Amino acid sequence: MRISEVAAMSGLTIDTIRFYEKSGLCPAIDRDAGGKREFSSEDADWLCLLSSLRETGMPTGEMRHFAEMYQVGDATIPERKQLLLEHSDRLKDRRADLDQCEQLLAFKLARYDKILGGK
Amino acid sequence: MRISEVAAMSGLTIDTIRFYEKSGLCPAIDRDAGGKREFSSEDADWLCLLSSLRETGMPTGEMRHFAEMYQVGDATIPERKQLLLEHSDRLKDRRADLDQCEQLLAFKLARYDKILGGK
DNA sequence: TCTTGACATGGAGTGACTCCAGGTCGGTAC
DNA sequence: GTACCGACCTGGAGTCACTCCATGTCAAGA
Repeated sequence: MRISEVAAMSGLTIDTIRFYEKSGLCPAIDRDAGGKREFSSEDADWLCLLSSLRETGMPTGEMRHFAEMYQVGDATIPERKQLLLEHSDRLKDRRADLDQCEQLLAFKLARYDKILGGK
Repeated sequence: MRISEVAAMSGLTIDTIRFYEKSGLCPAIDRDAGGKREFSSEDADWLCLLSSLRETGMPTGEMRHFAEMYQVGDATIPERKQLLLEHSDRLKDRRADLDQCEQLLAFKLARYDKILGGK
């Protein structure tokens, strides 16, 4: 796969994908004879996962750590599992933030409607 | 209220509060005789709202716009309402991102458990 | 009076992109 | 065969939203 295809399916921009490779957040991507990146479907899956993780607030340091453990092999699975479980907790926190913001917005909007309705 | 109290109740850091004031994301804060910021409860509420909005992904440009409209007065309420409604949509998107990530994590974790259990 | 702690300022540094200038390569159009 | 095009490449500068730091002020307690 070409970089533009992976960008389309992962939701990352082409620049972000190159940035992720350069900073070791994903395994190095193979190149074709002309020097262009040639993504395996495994690479593409990896970038989709990264996209989802960053969208939900995982710092890049953690993503890099995850990529490094992946390179090492199955021996790191317990550690990788731990990292994903911790991210799971982060999702809970984010959900709570969303809930709180939603309440606040509902309150504000109700006040606005009251002011507007009273006109 | 002092800046440290507002930081504690809003969840923003002291630095972030100063940064928000400097960049016009909140109305200018009154100072006491010694030049220290003296926050009204209205200021504190405002910063709590900002904290919640930024936590859920509102860009600072939008927050600034919101603050400017607030300064103008009640005439801007329809526009402010619109802005909050748009942020509400953003919350929906974020929730969808969380759901998707949760599914992905569940899938990954199940695979890890399978590998670990099969040992 | 001396020290401590909370505050102030301006400016440099950081994380995570994002954009740009300038260059290569493979394919179609003339 | 060469002119052009679009998609790719690289290195490096720019941006956004903080975050940290050096330095300084000031009120209050020992």
